[in-house]
Amino acid sequence: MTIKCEKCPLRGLPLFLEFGREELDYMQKFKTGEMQAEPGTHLLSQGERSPQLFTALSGMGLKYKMLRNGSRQVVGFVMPGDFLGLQAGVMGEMGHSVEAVTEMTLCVFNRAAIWELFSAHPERSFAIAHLAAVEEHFLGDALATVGQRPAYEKIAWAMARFFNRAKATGQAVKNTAPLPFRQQDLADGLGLSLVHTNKQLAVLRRDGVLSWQNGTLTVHDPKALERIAGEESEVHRRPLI
Amino acid sequence: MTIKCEKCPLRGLPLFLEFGREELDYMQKFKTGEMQAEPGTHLLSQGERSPQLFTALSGMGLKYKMLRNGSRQVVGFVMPGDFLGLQAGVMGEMGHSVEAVTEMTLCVFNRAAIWELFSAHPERSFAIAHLAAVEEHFLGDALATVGQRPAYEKIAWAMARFFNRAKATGQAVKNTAPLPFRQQDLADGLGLSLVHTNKQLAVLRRDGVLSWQNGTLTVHDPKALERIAGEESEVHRRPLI
DNA sequence: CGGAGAGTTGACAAGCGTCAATTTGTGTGG
DNA sequence: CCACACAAATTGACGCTTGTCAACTCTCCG
Repeated sequence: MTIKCEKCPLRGLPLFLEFGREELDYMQKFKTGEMQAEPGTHLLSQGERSPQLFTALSGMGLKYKMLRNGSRQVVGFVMPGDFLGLQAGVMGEMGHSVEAVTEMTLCVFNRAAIWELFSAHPERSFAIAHLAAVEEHFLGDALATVGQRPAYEKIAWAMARFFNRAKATGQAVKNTAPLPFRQQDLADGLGLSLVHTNKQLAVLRRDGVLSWQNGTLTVHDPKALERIAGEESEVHRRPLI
Repeated sequence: MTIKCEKCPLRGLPLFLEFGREELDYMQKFKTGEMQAEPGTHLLSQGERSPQLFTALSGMGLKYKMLRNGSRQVVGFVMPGDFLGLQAGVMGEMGHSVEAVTEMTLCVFNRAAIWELFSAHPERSFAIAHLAAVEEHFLGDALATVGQRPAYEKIAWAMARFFNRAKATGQAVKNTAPLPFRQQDLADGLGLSLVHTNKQLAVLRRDGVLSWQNGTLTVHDPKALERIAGEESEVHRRPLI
């Protein structure tokens, strides 16, 4: 029961760049299937060559690196529309692992086909480069936040990102959005300890900015959040693979 | 007096992937000129659309982002062979600035030509995606280092990177390599204060691991450096644009 | 000779990490 | 239905890594 790309629920969202009819047909061929992943499923593994690439259709996940000393750096939070496995696709080896946090639905592509895509469809290969650039842009922002800002602002930044992205993918309801991660995941993404993350979240709650309970983020004061986060609410449009 | 790509001094280095005759001819067309930049020259600016893309041929530079609070995050150290402006080329806007630190020689490409490159030469467009993935990989490592490791190891990590890259580009002489940056630049790249960076450098010196004076890095104990940095000395091969 | 930039060092403060105990929620088995 | 185990969130106490402030040195350059 795989969804046809034509009926892809993501395609119409303003977050994503347009998709021509011809490209649509091509992507349909490129797609080899669909996959359902349970929470905790390892989709891609750091240091390994994966035969499969994915696009997240629904659900959320985590990208992370394990360090020699046992600590973990979360390098990204997977949300619908994200393309997974680019590094394996072009470099042959993933720099990080990807794991499902909720149940996920994924488009599956064949790694071998990516080369064919480059030779056959320049517009699509440009889209892949575009996505890589978007990722580089994000990681630069993340590095700047982790490297230069205090914990209170780091958390606000991450929350603003979550909320804006959720709005862009239609997951937000009024001022709330699903956020199924653990505080530990956020802490590992921001270079903070779990305890300190928890305490700063409490401050944001006390300040009436936001609350995050039972997997749901609620933004009580969007203006304040934007100001603390230093983050514009506009999300850059990106291609969908 | 622009150098012909055929005689590019970088092309033969083992760091870079092979370059076919046909590709060589194509790149020669793609290249619109050469540029000499003095120390301090701004090559690309955060938030701006640049009409030109570069490949660094010689010299070194800095990639950085400025934050609202006035602090600066260095997101990369430019060394020979690096391709600059990918974000402007495919996203239309740079996420960071690039500035020359020493005198630099750069290959200059036309931004408009990049689209033509994608349609005309799949192998080269794949190389661009490859470079983007290499950059993503690096930023992931940097984020993990900045987020999870103590200052002593951060500095060792950065120094190991510098030294390995210098060896790969033939800039290293025995156990020394040119390193023309300021301590402030390193500090801004690792999320540390200048003072603390200086003190930890002194510890590395006292421990007999390395010294860094007058723009020259000397590695006295490569084994120890590799162990502290947690960094393999092998550098991934990459395309040259 | 004076000033600016870079590096160095010490004293002190603070943001954040670690340890530990408690609470809450959820699922499992008796 | 309760007892129990387990994961996650929460809170307080304490300490250490790191930041800030400040003074001094050295070099380069006008």
